[in-house]
Amino acid sequence: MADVFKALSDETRRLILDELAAGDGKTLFEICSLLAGKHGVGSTRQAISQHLAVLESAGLVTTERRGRSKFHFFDSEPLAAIIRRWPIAEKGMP
Amino acid sequence: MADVFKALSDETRRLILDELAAGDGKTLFEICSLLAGKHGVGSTRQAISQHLAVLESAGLVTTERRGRSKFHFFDSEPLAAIIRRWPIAEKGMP
DNA sequence: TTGACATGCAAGTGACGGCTTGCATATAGT
DNA sequence: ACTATATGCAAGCCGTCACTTGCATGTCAA
Repeated sequence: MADVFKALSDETRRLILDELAAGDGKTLFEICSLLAGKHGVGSTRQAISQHLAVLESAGLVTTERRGRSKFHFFDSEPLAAIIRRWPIAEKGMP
Repeated sequence: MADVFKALSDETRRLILDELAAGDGKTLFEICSLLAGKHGVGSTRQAISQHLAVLESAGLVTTERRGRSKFHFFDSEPLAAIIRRWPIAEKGMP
């Protein structure tokens, strides 16, 4: 569980999760392009690769190799574990 | 939103949240005792105080002064913001 | 007021994290 | 085989973070 929060404590990694949640099966280069274009992230490809590795070892991202490409998928199960640990108070609706 | 994950990326702070979620309105010394007793946390009082400050500035903990004591309360709203950002997949039940 | 209790502030240290740089590996196409 | 494509590995730099130490502030009771 520690890995999940460590992974999510970085803004770039949260943006990556946003992109994967908006449409799975993206490759490393696609993510680099999306981050640079839509969010102005200027990191290099290696930096993004390391971010993806962190997300994967936290269980937030699963991967699948096809040929020379590696596709990344968002997995929400670790987030479900969070809301299982601490109760979420109901929003009062008057 | 960044502050929330930064705050939760530390194990001691997560344990503090556990204690507050299990029963609100605890004081600094109470939390120190609980962490030392139940979880074997050997940090000093000042360390715990700094942790509480981080949790408070992240919105996960609210405080209320009464006399010379300061009581801490768990607030789950930032966690609700997390599950609003990323969709949680339904558990498959065949 | 004096003393004991509960918390706050600030500087210094050691370690971890994110980023870059450079090279290496593997696959697809011609 | 050769080249371009797509990713992987490793070392190094620099900033941030958690923790400690020491002193200061504020509050209640006698």
